[in-house]
Amino acid sequence: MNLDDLVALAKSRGLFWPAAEIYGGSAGFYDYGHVGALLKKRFENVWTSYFVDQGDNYYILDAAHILPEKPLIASGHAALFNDILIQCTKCKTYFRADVLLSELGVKVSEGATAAQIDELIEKEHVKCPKCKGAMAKTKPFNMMFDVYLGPERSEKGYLRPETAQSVYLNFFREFNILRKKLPMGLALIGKAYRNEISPRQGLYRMRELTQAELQIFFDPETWDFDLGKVSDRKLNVFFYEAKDAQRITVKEIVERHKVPKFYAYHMALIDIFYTDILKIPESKFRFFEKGGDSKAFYNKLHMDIEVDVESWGGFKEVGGLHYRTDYDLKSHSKGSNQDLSVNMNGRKFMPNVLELSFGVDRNVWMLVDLHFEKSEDRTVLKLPAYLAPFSAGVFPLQHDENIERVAQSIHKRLRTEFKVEYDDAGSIGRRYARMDEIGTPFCITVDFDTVEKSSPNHETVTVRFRDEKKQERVKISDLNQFLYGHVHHDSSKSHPSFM
RNA sequence: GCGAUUGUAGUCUAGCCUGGUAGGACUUUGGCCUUCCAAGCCAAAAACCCGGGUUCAAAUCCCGGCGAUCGCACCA
Repeated sequence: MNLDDLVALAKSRGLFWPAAEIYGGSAGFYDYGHVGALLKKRFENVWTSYFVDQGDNYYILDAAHILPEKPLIASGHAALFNDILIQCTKCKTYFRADVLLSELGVKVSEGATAAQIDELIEKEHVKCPKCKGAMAKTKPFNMMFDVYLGPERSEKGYLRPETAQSVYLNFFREFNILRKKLPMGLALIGKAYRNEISPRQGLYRMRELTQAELQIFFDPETWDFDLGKVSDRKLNVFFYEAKDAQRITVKEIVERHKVPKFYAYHMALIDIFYTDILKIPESKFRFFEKGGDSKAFYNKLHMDIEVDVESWGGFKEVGGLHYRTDYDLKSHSKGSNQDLSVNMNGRKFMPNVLELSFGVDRNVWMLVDLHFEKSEDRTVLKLPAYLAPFSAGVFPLQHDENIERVAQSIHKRLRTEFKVEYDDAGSIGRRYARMDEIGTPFCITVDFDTVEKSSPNHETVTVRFRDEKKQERVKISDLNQFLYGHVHHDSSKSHPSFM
């Protein structure tokens, strides 16, 4: 689906639009409407039931959005989210000072301060590479939003730049509460904040975003996997330094590319989530390995999860699988002076972390883009039933006292268990079309047969299927069961641990 | 943040160059009709991103801001 169509659909059908829109909006901030909020919630629920609920010793946490300065100094964010920028006085272009210097062959030490860099700029007579103009003094730019706490606003804090840190900070207490078992999975769905220089492409690059992340803490010496049923599953992987993506089995990823089994297993796990549960076509899903400068320094192995999204112009990152080793717990041990290592199996060691990270907003956008189908006569959002914002529409076929009364009572009964919408405005076709556009999988219509005692179809309704437009007659008393059967999502059916 | 393009009812858009009553389509609302897929008829509601300037007069021209798209830069 193209960008303009997606933006128009999102605005007109209640999905999402710029925050503070009536004041002209603010770049990088979006609000979800009543349909979008439901879709987002559905994604989060399906994600949780698959990645968290199917794991042994895996749980969800929730945590503060504002963190004091110290943990973010320890994690490296205060220094490393901090670019030293330099601006040309003439053409006003910004450059990263360290990059500019190293391109000129000038060595810059890792933790160089702004003052040291200013000195180097002056010493080397650095001019703007674009217009040869003079360079201004450097200034630090930090991606994190700082906040000041207390009545004097004297204590510095930050809005968390990623949810991962919230989990690492709670590792030790949870490890003890959960009776010291590894692996232990701690997941968190929540907001993260980054002062992006240039927010772009709708929900792709935002200044306030929702992440769904699972941090798995494990013993690197004992965490092993029998690849079992996923061993022969083929995945699309674009390896670092490869020329193109290839289709390769999980077994081959382990054997030929020296990827640890636990990592390859989780690649398969994620692949199943996207292809089997979110119903993303195989050809539009791949892993993209990061290496060299594009890989975060703390990651031993880093693959982006990418989906081919037309409105974003190709394959784009919607998540990542990161082997972060013991970097995070080590950093917080040092920063907090608390030993976060564990003592198990007669060994004392720092647990390692495998992080499964997903951008919720990006995934919501991606789902709309990929499941949208526009043909000459209609527009349909072909979301799987368990992801659809509304599960059913309930309509009286026509304005008729008896029909409307029955339809209303059906709606009233279903809404305690399902998200259903009552609609009696306009022709029946128009109401079906409205439901198609927001992906509602079923439309329940009360007609004259329903209320006609002499009809063989008395006390039945028609249920229309969104994709095929076919209809079935269902007894009113069977509706709850019918809907439950179609709309309820059982993630164990897809999960490799049940194969 | 830089550059180019750009901003008109809920949505898509005409009008802007060449200043003078803001037009259409879809949607929405009410009514008529209609026994299942955006039908038809009647009626209604609804807009020039914000601020300033030029002018007798600004949606239109100029300046600033904000937002968006694309490119560059950025994205530990």
